[in-house]
Amino acid sequence: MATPNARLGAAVTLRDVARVAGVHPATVSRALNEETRALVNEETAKRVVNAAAELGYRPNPIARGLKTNRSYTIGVLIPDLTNPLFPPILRGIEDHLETGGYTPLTANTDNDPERELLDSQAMRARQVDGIIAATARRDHRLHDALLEAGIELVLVNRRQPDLPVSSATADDRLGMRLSVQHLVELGHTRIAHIAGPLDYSTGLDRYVSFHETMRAAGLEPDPDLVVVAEAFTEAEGARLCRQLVADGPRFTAIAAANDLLALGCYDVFAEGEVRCPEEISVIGFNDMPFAARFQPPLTTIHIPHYEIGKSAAQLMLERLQDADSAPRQVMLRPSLVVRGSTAPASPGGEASA
Amino acid sequence: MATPNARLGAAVTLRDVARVAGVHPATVSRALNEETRALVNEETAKRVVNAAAELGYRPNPIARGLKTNRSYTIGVLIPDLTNPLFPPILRGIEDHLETGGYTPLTANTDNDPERELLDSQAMRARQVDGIIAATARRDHRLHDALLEAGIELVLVNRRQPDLPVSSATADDRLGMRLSVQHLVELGHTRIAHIAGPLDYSTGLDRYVSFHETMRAAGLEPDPDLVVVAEAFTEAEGARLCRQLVADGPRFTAIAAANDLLALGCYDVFAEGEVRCPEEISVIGFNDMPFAARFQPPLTTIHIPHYEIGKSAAQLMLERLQDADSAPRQVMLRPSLVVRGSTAPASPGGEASA
DNA sequence: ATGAAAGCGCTAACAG
DNA sequence: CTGTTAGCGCTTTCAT
Repeated sequence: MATPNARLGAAVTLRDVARVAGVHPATVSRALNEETRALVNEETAKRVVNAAAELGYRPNPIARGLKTNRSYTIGVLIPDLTNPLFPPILRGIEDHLETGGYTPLTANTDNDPERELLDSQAMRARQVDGIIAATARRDHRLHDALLEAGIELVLVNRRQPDLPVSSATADDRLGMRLSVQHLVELGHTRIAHIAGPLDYSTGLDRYVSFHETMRAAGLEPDPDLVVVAEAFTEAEGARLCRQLVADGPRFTAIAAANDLLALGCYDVFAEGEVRCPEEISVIGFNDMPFAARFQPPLTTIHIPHYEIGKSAAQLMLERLQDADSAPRQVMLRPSLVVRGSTAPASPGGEASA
Repeated sequence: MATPNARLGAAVTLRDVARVAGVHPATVSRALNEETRALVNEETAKRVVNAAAELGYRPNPIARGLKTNRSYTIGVLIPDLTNPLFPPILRGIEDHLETGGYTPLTANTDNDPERELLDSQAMRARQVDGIIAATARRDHRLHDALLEAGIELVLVNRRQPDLPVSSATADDRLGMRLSVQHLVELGHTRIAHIAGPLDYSTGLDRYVSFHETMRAAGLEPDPDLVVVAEAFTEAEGARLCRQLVADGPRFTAIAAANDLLALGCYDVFAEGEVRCPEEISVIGFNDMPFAARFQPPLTTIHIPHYEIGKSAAQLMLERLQDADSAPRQVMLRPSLVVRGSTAPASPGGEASA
């Protein structure tokens, strides 16, 4: 009854600690805060720390945030958690953010730019100190809005070379180079490309690199063999592969801009009784979980997603510590993983109309 | 310069809206808040709403939380985002929480009880109104700690029948019944079970149901054919399957407690050149993404994970609206999905030592 | 080195 | 129905 603070329910506040330590609340604040500890007598500080420990005081970040406009929270905008691409990125972000005392606050935008803006505003209202976005199309609205609000932005898995913003991605051009070179080494010359949406840096970079690499190998890309998906989905992969097989000229291999697109091809092969890789080779991109379990096991480009997430968090931490630091664009190395969906080109085994 | 509110940087506050609408801030608060809207003149309310829209006002949940002691944030504790089980659950939680104006704050615990407690404390410091946990082993510590702090707890994908706590799970017993019955209908009589860890309700319920269903079918489970995994992983599945194949008596089918365990079996079959499903049938549990793409396509029990997440969020919302509401244990219906990893028992095709 | 006072943006009595 | 006042828990001038 006389105890200064009931242990049940009501949280211990700064004032409770002050009362017990016999000092003013402001002093407690100073004593408990790393950066202001120096301002207070060592003796007093010790007394305060003890009192705090004794009472089990936990600072209320909400109240602190209201005052300081910092929340030690980083918003993370991703299109869809359910896309196997993102969980490892997210874990990389979370694990590394933690080392800096930050907590991620995640939202799924389903790639809807409106929702992206809305979510970023909600995050802004929650006083996030920065936003890591995996969603940015080549669209500057988010960047502009955040810049205006003074919120740090780091891109993950997307680049925006025309903007002064940090990003952590794979080296997508190198990745597609690896992909095409693998096919070329297998003897393929008529190679199709199912590109991702070109308003994503991933889609565009891989598309550009496909063309560059083909030409470098002395192979002129056939425009009829290059099709562009509207989304990185199995359905789009199937739609475009069907089109390729139906009305396209002959080809013996497909370089898909990601694994889901490649999986869509599998469906079309099953329908048309095309044997993969005997008749048509397919290579994906990303090395999604369980890609080795597919039928056939998917040859693809491995991307270090966890490390990409980690790098993004690191870039964010850098910016937060020094807002004047120049934005950096980190690119991680992809690698080729050969499995069962690619094979040497067999002269006879081509798909036709 | 003379504009009431600079468009740059500084967020729009209640006061700004009040100024534009020509009313008192408190009136704005009332007009904008669902529950108090009735207290204000319809005309005025409309004016306020317009002003708010015009200025792009977004309430600051931090400030509100400080006043109301509610953060409109729900902590979500999961073992590992990277396990394909959890993303759909999380999306279900997030999507439904949103309808109530709540935001999830997620942390991965890697199934470490220490970390689970730590994370829950950090969440408590952030004033979460409740915690949805997918991690609870049959361990009461988390529950007790939260109870003491007055934080609501809802379990997802785990039950704790001995505790008065709400939970959203699949009906695991029914699921395993479906699994075993499928095998029995296919003519299998020597059926092995790779159980999950028995200190998880999912592991235990499926284990119990395996035995019940076998007996109900007039088949006495052979103890040598029932093995218990230490984790729901491919590696454990492989380890136990190897053991089963090596030293066990003959059997023609395996009911695995989840898909990852079943996938581990695939590896052993590949090593030993056992044909699946011709020689041994395998059935999984969960219907993880892309299960249909595996080689062979995995017969399994479909679990509505998204809906489970949604239900968990709903239960949380219920508790938050009425703390006296009795805890409920929601169970969602699983269903059998027959694909290519199960086939009729062929008398000759048994595995042996 | 510490106390006093103000205020972050919002909501909840209490008046009127 | 609406304005006034106070205060959530904390940090941060400004005095002393």
